[in-house]
Amino acid sequence: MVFTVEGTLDAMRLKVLLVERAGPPYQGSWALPGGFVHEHEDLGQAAARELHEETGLADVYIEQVGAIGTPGRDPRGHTVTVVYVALVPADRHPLQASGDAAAARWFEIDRLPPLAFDHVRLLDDARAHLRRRLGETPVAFELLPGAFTLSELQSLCEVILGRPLDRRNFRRQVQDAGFVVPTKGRREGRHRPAQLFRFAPKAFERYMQDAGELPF
Amino acid sequence: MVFTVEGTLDAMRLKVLLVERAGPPYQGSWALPGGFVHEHEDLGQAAARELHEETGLADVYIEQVGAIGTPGRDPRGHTVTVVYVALVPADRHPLQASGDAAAARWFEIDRLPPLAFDHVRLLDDARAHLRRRLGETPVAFELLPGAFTLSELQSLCEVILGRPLDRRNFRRQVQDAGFVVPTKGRREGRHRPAQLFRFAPKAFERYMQDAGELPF
DNA sequence: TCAAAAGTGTTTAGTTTACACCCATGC
DNA sequence: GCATGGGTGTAAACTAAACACTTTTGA
Repeated sequence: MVFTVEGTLDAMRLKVLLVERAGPPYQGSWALPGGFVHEHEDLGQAAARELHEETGLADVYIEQVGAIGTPGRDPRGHTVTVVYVALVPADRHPLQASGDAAAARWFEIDRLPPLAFDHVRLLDDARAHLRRRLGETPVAFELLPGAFTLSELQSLCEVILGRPLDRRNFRRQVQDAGFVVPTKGRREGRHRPAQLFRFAPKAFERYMQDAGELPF
Repeated sequence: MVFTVEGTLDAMRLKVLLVERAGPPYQGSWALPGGFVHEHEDLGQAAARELHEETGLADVYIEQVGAIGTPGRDPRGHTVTVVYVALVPADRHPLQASGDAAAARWFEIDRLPPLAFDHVRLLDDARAHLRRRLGETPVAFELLPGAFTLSELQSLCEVILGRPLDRRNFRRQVQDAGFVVPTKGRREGRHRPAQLFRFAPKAFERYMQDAGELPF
């Protein structure tokens, strides 16, 4: 299951990638991309491969959510699904449907078509996972482009957490934490330009060592 | 993978259940109990069934940790393992080896024999999972008997977290939280008797609603 | 000059931490 | 009466929350 974000600031929306199923079951329905693990293939590799085959996306961050094997969830027989989330940066998500997929499209997470199988449930699980992980791992920076403004980071956190954050407190905490560093660039728009930052993974490790959790 | 605790107070130790493998591969080695999912069986049910078959334990709390499918981890071929942890209360853990297991025994988590397959790694993952979950779900109360003293609860938390907690702060926080309620009983020993408490699941739900996480 | 977002500190309330002594029981 | 763990409160440090105005740019 692939997430990305789009839009800037208060208009930022979390999006999920769906594919239109080319064959039965649920032919023509929208579904989460996925497929079967090959012999002698690691689970994470399989997730990445299926994603690439169905959508053209490569080289993305993936993380396991969990496994589900409730009988009856797939009309083809008893299957076990291992759910992964992949996060792709806001600035590049070219899509190219192929393989089992007739089409691939980003959907806003709050405006979804009916989904095949039990994919609504998987999606709910994944969102909850993402919300928990936001404070424990640098997932936010996997969704942002390499350079981002603090407003963008904040807006992203708000979308994932589903609640507003105080701007001044957020900026202070994030900057004090030291794992975002200012770059030379600025984001221009039809308003005052904003300082661009990048994520510093090494400083992040150090911070997590003794802080334990992220400030948001 | 089944955990329990044994001993009281500062002597409290976390224990894990291992089975001695009755057949190849790794015949005679100690391993985590487990087996294969049956057709039309839910993953959680399968974990509970295997546990019951191999050790006689029934009706325990289980929770999924995750799935692992690295090629080469099982000499019999490419398998995917879905790891579950089960927690059994300190006061009753009768064991009876059978099925694939020649013997079943509790081991202190810091004094383990060599393990079959990649089970050392699975165990590490499960401990980390437990540590994270301690603050999010009432796992602690699945490990304690129905009635417990605050010192026992504290000692358990310390074992899982791997660090000491301040007694007075711990007691205040837990009692203020309101999801442990005193019972009539007292735990007697060769010292001052301690008040027994029980866990109040309903109050726990209410507490989590607006607190978000446990005080420890 | 207006709209839109960027940027900036301080005060207050709440939470977390550190800490030491008396109590009840069994032996 | 002594050893063992049970039980209790307060002050200080820190962290989190609330809050409003000025700045810079493009249109």
